[in-house]
Amino acid sequence: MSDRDFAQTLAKGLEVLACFESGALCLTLPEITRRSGLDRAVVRRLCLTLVRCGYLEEGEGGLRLAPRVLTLAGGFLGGLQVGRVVQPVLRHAAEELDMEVALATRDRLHAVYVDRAAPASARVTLGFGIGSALPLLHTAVGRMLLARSGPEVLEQALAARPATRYTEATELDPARLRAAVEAAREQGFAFARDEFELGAAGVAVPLGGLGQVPFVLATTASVNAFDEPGRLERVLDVLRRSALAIGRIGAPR
Amino acid sequence: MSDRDFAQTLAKGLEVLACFESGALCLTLPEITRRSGLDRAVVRRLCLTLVRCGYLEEGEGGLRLAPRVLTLAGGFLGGLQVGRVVQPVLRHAAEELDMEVALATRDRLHAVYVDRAAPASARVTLGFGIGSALPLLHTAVGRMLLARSGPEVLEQALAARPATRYTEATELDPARLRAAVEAAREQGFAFARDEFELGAAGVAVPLGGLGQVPFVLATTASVNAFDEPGRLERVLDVLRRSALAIGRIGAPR
DNA sequence: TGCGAATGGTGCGATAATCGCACATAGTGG
DNA sequence: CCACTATGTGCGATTATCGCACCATTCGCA
Repeated sequence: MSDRDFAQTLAKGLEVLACFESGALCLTLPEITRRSGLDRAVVRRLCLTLVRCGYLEEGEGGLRLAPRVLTLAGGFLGGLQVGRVVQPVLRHAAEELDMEVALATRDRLHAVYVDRAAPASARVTLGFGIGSALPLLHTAVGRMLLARSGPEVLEQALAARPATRYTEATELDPARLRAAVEAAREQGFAFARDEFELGAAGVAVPLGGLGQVPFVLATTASVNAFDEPGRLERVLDVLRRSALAIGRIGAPR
Repeated sequence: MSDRDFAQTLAKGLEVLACFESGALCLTLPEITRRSGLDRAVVRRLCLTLVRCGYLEEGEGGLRLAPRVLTLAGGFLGGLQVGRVVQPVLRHAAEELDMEVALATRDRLHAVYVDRAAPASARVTLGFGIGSALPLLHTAVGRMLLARSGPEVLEQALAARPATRYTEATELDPARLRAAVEAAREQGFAFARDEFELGAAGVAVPLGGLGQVPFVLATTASVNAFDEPGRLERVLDVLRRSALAIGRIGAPR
C-alpha cells in the first residue's frame, strides 16, 4: 500500500533509533514499543537488526546507542570541514569575546549544535555540546534559524510550542514570538535572555548556508555579560567577522 | 531466507547511510550503488526513504548527510554525560598539559573520538574532532583500545591492516603490532609516534569502560613534546588522574 | 506460597512490501 | 552519430515482513 518508493521497514527502524535521541541512556524493549507505537514483535526484530549492525548495544537493563552513531556524525562533520575550518575560527572568537561560541543548524523543530568552542577562562559549562538540541522559539540561535527558514517551519514550531515554560521568562504568546523572529530577520541578528535557561543570554547571527538549510553562529553567556553598553555591538562585530571567515559552509571541496 | 529476526531492508538502508561515513560530502546515486553493492533501484528507493526521514538531503550533485545524524550523536553523548562531566575534565587536562586531550572508544575496527579538548595555546589543529575515526593499529588510542578488547578484534584489525603505509614509520609487521598491543596491556598505557601522522605522537591510558566497550583517554602532540625527560611520566600522571575524575563512563544516572 | 502483571522469546499463515529486471529518456563526450 | 552513463519507473514474482497467538520466566505483592 501507499508509496512504492518508500521502504517502510527502514523507516520503522529509524523510528526506533530516534527513540534514543532524547538522551535516555538505556531503553527497554517495552519502552521502545511505547515510544514508537510499533508492534512488540516488530520492535524486537528491528532492535536485533540494529544491534547486529552496530548501531545499538545491549547494556544493563536495556538497549543503548552505540559509538557507531558518532562515526556517522563524523561523516557529517568531516564533509563540512568542521574540524579544519570551523573549529579554529570558533576558538579564536571564543577567546576574543571570552564567551562560548557555537555553530548551529536546524534539524526539524530543533536547533542543533554543529560545533562549539569555549574560552579557556570558562570554568562552568551549560552542558551543551555537539549534537545538543535546543528549542527554536526561545533561544537566540533558534530564532535566527527560524528567521532564515521557510514560513511553514515557524508555523510548525508555533504549533508545537511547549505547554510549560522553561523559565518564568519564557515567552509563550504566538504573536510576540512571531514578532521576535521577524525582528531577527530585519535586524540581522537575534537576542534572547532568560527564556530557556535563567541567567543565560545568547546572540546569533546568520551564516552563509548550505543549500536550503541555514546555519547560524551564536554566543552564549550569563545575562550580565551584555549589560555593559556597547558590549552587544562588539559581540555582533566579532560574530560577523567569524561568520565571514568561515564562509559558506561546505562550499569548498 | 536466512534469519527470521533480521530486517534486511533496515540493514540495507543502514548500509547506504554508512557509505557517507568516509567523509564524502556528496554522493551520487551510482556512487552509492557501487559502494554498497546493492541494486540500483533499491538504492534509489532507500535513499528516497532516508531523505523523507530526514537523514539525507539532496545537495548539488548528489546526496549528503543531514544534521539529523548529529541529533542522534547528541543522544549518545547526552546519555554518557559527556557535556557536563567529561568536557570540563578534558579541558582542565588539556590546559595542564598544554596538549590536545581526547576521550575515545571503539567502533568496529576504528578508534572514534567521543570528546576532545585543546589548550588555548593551540593554534594548529590536526582536524580531528568528535566522531573522527582513527586506525586501531597505528595510533596510541587504537592500541590501548585493542589491548582492552577481545583477541578477535586484534585479529580482525590485523587482517584488515592497510596495504599502504600512512607514513614511512608505519609499522606493518603483524608480530610487532601484536607486541605493541601486548606492551600497552602490560604497561597500562600506549605510546605511538609518527606512524599515522608524521610529526605527531600520542599517549593513551585506559578508562573504566561501559559494559564490554572500552574507553581510553589520550593526548596528542608534536613528537618533540615528549623528548624532554620525565615528560612522559607527567603526561601519564595527568591522564590517569583525569581518567579517575571521569570515572566509569555512563555509570552515574 | 500463590496469583497477576510485565517482560522476553518465538511459530506461523496471510498479506503486502520488496526485489530487480526491463524499458525509456536525457545528457555527455569522442 | 553512437556509446556510455545517469536517472526514472512499471510490473510480475518472490519472499520478507507483519502481527497475532501462545508459551516461559521473572518480579512484585498480597
